[in-house]
Amino acid sequence: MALADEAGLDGLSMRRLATELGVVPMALYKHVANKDELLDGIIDAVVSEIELGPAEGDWKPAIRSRILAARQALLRHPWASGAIEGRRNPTPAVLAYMDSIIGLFRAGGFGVDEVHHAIHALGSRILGFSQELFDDTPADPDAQEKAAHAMAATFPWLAEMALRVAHDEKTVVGSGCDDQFEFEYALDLLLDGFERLRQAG
Amino acid sequence: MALADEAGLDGLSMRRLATELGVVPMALYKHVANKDELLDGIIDAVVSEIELGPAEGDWKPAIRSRILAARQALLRHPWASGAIEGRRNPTPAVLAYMDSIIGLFRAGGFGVDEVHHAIHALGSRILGFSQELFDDTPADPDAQEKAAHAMAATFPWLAEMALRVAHDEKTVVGSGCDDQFEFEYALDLLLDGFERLRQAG
DNA sequence: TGGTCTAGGTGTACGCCGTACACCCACAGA
DNA sequence: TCTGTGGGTGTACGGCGTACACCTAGACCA
Repeated sequence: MALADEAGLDGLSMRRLATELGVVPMALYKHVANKDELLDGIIDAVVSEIELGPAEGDWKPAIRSRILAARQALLRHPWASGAIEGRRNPTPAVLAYMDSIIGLFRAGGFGVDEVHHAIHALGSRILGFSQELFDDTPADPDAQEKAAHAMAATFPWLAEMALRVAHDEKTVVGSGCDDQFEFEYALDLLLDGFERLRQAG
Repeated sequence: MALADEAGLDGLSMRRLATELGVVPMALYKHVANKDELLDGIIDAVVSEIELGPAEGDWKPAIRSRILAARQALLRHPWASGAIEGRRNPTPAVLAYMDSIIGLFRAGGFGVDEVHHAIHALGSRILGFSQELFDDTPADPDAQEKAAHAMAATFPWLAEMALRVAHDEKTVVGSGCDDQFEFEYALDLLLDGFERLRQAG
C-alpha cells in the first residue's frame, strides 16, 4: 500500500496512483474511504518507520535521539512533513509516537503540565521537521550573493545575513546554512530550556 | 483587492472570488498572473498590518512585543498562517518584517551567526504562529474526557495529559490549554535561551 | 472629429481533480 | 447449485486553474 510513496511525490492524485498501480481510479475506493484516509495511511506508514531506540538513561539524550530518529525518517520521505501539516486529526502512529515521547519526559521527572508546555513548545519539531518561512536552499552561492547585494538597500539586515551564509558556503570551512545543524541547535536550546525551567521549579 | 480576504476563507478559489466581485473568473487574470501571485498579495496585505511598535529599549521585550503583534495580526485572519505555509518564496512584506526582527537582534548585540540560528530556531513562531501537530480545540471537555479515558489503555501518557487538560478546562480556575499562554511560554523559553547562549559566548 | 491604443471585462474550452452510482465478475461457503 | 461478497470497471458530475480569442469604453493625439 505504502509502496506508492516512493514514486508518488506531493502531487499525488488518486488517478495518478491508480494508473501507477495499473488499475482504474475508483478501484482505490474499495480500500480507502477517501483521499484523506489514504494520506493518513501513508503518514502512519512513515511514522511507524521511526526507530524508537532504548528508553533508558537520561531523559535528555533519549528524547534528543528519538526526535532525531524521527527527523531521519521524515527526511527519507520529503513529502511527509507537508502531508502531516494541515491534517486535522492525528493518525494512530503519530499518537503512539507522541505517547512515547511524553513517556520519556515523565520518566525524566517532568510533571504533567511541564510536559504539556514542552510538547507545545516543540511543536512540529517533535516529529523532526521545523516549519521554515521559506526555502533557503535554492541556488548556488554566487547567485545568492548577487541577490543579497541587490536587496542590501531595502533590507540591510537580511542582506547582511544572507551574505554571511553565502560566504560560508563558498569557503568550504564554514558551516553555511546546515539544516541539520540548525535543527539540532534549536532542539538542544529547547531541551536545555526545559531542564532549566524544571530545576527552577 | 485584499477586500476578498474577509469573506474568503481558505477555500478561496478564483471562481468564487470572481463571483464575489460580480465579475467573470478570467477578469482576475488582468490583475494577477496566477493564483499564487494573488495569494502573495493578500499575504502581504496581512503582514503589512503588523504593528512594529517602538524599536528602542531592551532587545528582548522589543522582539517579544513585535512577535506578539504579528500573532495578533495573524489571528485576525485565521487562514493567513495556512497560506504562508507552503509558500516557497517569501513576499516583500514578509522580508521587510524579518529584516526588522533581525535588526532588533543585531541592535541588541547579537552577532550575525547568532541571529541566523535564532531565526531558524524561532521558525514560523517569528510570524506569530506555531505549527501544532493537531488541533486540540475540537470539543467540549466532557467529550474530551471520554476520549481520553478510551485511549488510556493504549496511550497512557497521552491520556494522562489529555485528562489533565480536560480537567483544567472544566474547573474554571485552571488555564487548561490556552494557546496564547503556550505561545508566550515557548517564545520566552526561546528568547531566554538566546540570551543565555550569547552570554555564554 | 476621427483614428488608434489600451486597460479591463467576457465566453469558450481544456485537462485536471475527487468521488457518487450502478454494474459486473470470480470465487468461497452453504 | 445457489448466493453472497470483495474488488475491479465505466460513466458522469461538479469544481478547479487557466490558455486563448474576442469585445468594449474610454484616453490620447492629429
